[in-house]
Amino acid sequence: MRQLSELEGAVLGIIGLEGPCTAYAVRARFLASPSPQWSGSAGAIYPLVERLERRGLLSSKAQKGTRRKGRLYALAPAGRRTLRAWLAPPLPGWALGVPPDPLRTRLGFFHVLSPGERQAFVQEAREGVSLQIRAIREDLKSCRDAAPWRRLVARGALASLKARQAWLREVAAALDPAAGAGRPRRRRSARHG
Amino acid sequence: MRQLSELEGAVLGIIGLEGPCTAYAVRARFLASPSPQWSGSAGAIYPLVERLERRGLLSSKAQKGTRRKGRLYALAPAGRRTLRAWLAPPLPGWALGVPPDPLRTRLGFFHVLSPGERQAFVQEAREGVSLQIRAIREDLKSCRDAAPWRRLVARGALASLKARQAWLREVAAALDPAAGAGRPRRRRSARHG
DNA sequence: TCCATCATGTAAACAGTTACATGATTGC
DNA sequence: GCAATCATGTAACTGTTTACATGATGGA
Repeated sequence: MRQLSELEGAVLGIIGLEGPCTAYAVRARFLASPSPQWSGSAGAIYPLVERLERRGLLSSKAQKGTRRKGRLYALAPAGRRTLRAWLAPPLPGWALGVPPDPLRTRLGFFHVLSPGERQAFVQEAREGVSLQIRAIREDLKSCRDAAPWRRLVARGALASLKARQAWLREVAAALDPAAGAGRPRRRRSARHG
Repeated sequence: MRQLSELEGAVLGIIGLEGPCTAYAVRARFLASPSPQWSGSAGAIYPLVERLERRGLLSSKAQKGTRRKGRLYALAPAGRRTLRAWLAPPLPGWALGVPPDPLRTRLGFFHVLSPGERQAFVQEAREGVSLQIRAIREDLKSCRDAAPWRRLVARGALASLKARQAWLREVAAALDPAAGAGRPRRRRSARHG
């Protein structure tokens, strides 16, 4: 009984949520997710559900009313047990650790950039994060009456983005103490344009 | 000229920071990092630096004053250029997206847990995150006079953990409106112990 | 009927983990 | 000189991406 990977756990969870569904439907969920963590590539999902079925965690039956060959997968009893074990305490220690952040990673190597490039980096990051925040806010509006956790998940995403935004403001201030306090500025060349 | 992966970029960056150093020294950095993103496994690092050297991004020379066979790697000119291209704007879009969070992922599937398990999950998560926060605070103290970005990197990690903490408080409140407002409680059974 | 796109995969290449192996160095 | 651990890998396995292939379906 090996430990599930994040992707395996998420697939079991989605099938548990959606009821019997095809691998394609699972994929569609990942593709629709705003998180870049989930690529939803076919080469990942199709072999994965087959694996889970061979392990006895999923059961499947043919779709009817269509000539498509894809099958409908559902949680087998062992699958439900495994899913519960995957997400209930005790939590794996690494899940509580510092979440990865490619911007933070890059900041550690700022010494190779020129001051101008550094400013451009932070500028672009702040604008991009603001866009993301707006997208998640839309998402939040759209799930006003969705499942109870759906909303909290979206609020978690929002919270992490806002923390990043505040941190980037701090970085900007450190790069240029005189100017970093406000909203992200347009680039200098555009200031009088 | 393929795009660098996160790990490749980070390795180039570290070698740029440390000056000529062995693969082992690079590994040691990853192993010392508080982020679980960087496993620093030997099987990842050694082949990686060889690959980077074959691509002309690293140069190497033998160590002297020792009989060890590991070599000292340094950034080749092409490596420095590639590193700059990797971290300077334009940033890859996914780097600005919602950072992955295994707790958030799991919350999406809370429907399979009992109310008690949900509370235990959140309780344990809050305690674990608090511990992590304390560890990062220590880290911050220890880099009072380190490189200028080192401190901002640590503050970024701290910011993301604190955002998670606040979000978990919100989740706790949603699970149990009467009790979620304060600091994480001890488990019920221990309240009078 | 034909085209777009939906749905379902597969194969090759690659990266990363785990587990093992082994020589070098240091401390006692 | 011996043990511990530092340093340097390697091999097998597994999972994921990329890129391709192809049949089904629905709309013009």
